[in-house]
Amino acid sequence: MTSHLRAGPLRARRTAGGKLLAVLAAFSRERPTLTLSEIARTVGVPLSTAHRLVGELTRWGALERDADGRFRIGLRIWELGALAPPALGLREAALPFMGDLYEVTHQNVQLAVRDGDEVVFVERIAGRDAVNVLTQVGGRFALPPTGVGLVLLAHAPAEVQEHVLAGPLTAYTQHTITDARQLRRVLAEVRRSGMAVSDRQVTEDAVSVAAPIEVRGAVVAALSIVVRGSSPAAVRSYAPGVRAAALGIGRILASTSTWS
Amino acid sequence: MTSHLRAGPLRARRTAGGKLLAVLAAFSRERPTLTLSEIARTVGVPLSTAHRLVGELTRWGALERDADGRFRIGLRIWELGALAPPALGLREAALPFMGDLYEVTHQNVQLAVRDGDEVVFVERIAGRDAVNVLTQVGGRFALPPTGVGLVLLAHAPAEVQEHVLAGPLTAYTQHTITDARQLRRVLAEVRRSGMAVSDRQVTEDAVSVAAPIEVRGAVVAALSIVVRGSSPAAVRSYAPGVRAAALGIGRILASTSTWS
DNA sequence: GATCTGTCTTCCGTCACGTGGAAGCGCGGT
DNA sequence: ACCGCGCTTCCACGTGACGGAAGACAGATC
Repeated sequence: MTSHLRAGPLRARRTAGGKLLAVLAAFSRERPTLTLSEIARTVGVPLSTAHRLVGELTRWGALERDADGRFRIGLRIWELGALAPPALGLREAALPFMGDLYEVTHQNVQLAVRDGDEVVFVERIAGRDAVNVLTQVGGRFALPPTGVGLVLLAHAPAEVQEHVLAGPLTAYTQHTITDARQLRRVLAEVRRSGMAVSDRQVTEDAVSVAAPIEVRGAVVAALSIVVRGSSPAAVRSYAPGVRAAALGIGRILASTSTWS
Repeated sequence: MTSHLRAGPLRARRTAGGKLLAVLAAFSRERPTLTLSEIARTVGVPLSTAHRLVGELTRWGALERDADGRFRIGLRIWELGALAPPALGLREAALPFMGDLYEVTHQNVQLAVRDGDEVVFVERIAGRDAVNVLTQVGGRFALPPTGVGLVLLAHAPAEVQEHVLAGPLTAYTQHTITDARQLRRVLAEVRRSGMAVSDRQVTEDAVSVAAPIEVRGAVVAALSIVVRGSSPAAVRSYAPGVRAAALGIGRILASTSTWS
């Protein structure tokens, strides 16, 4: 096979050709709606060009225009997204288990996959009140400090692990592990025990337990429970539940459709 | 404003320009993964062209290539989709309420929006067992026979209603309403009562109650409970719960971010 | 009312860049 | 050895994307 088309584990590349894609890339979690001028400025093309590009995308359904004349990502893209690996199978398989976990614990339940050297949050169940701005569905975060990230990193290809361990490890709190040597030990422990605990590494008041979701030996995602303002010991008691759910999800995935 | 760029209520159009988009359009719920040749055939371009297009999309993250060499929609598209109206706000606001509804009823709970003359299912909560193939997240269906569709159609712009009423009304079961005059009466009743009941109109064993989700007077989505193999009367008892949840969701939407 | 500043829209001549034919590679079947 | 199939790379050609320019429109400021 040995293809140039493989999306390498280490993301990002030159903008290449299609300006259509550049227009789509202008939208982000921070700026989910844009005006035509904003798009033109962000992409770096003249207004007339942006106008044509946006027109094409809008006709196709990739973008929508709301009443104020602002553009946003359209339904068509959302529908396509429903065909991507996170949504197709993984989400469907995981939701019931996540629901059960939530019913029992009434804590945040998270489902995430790895993309390059980042976690991407695929699903989250939380109470009506628990407004957790840090992790949003579709959001990204660095791998090392999060519970799911530790699990995903521990089972990532060696080349990814080395890249993360080599790069600077950002400290989000006092407790964030920033020493590569120590992180390496933690990852080994995660592999050994089959679970990870992130103790206030992301924010001062959040502790999480995470377990890998495996299908035929390969870790494809991670599941976690996040508790705010609790002791690591108490949180650790959730571990068996999380692991059981992760196991169940893996079993469903393996039995259903194709999962690389 | 009066723009050509407005995505009209009545979907579909000429394929226009960008072949990149045509490649993305080749993926569907029925065929979520494709080989390069399949893409070339579907789009109707020579293999070399498809190769370049797919390469561009893959580099960007819009497509991914799995171990077998087959292509699928990539994480990047899924992330963008998380910025679309269904996911951004609506989903977040609705999930807790849907979870509550499910906890109480243990029946299928559905969230849907309208796109042109079709329903698009945005979210669904179902038990681990209830495998309902007919409605999948990201899936589409005709408006008239479904509960959510009746609600959305009843509150759609007159031009959409006329278009649907004029077009042929497909009969999915013996009970599907296919008479325009009768459908018109039902829609009026839906508007009056603030809820819709679809009695075995989609399949012989499914009945659903649906309620509109309104924000500042505009119906932006619909919520429903679907019950299999039950009498309409029994199902109707769920109506207050559904309506209360829909009301709650609308309130959240109105209070939070911008909702056209 | 005049002017300015910002937004969006349309038009059209030029030339980069996407296009697709052709050739080559690797594999599995006969 | 031969063929068929799917994939990859290369490159000369000609089309369709690009963006400058001009103008419509709305809101603010004087």
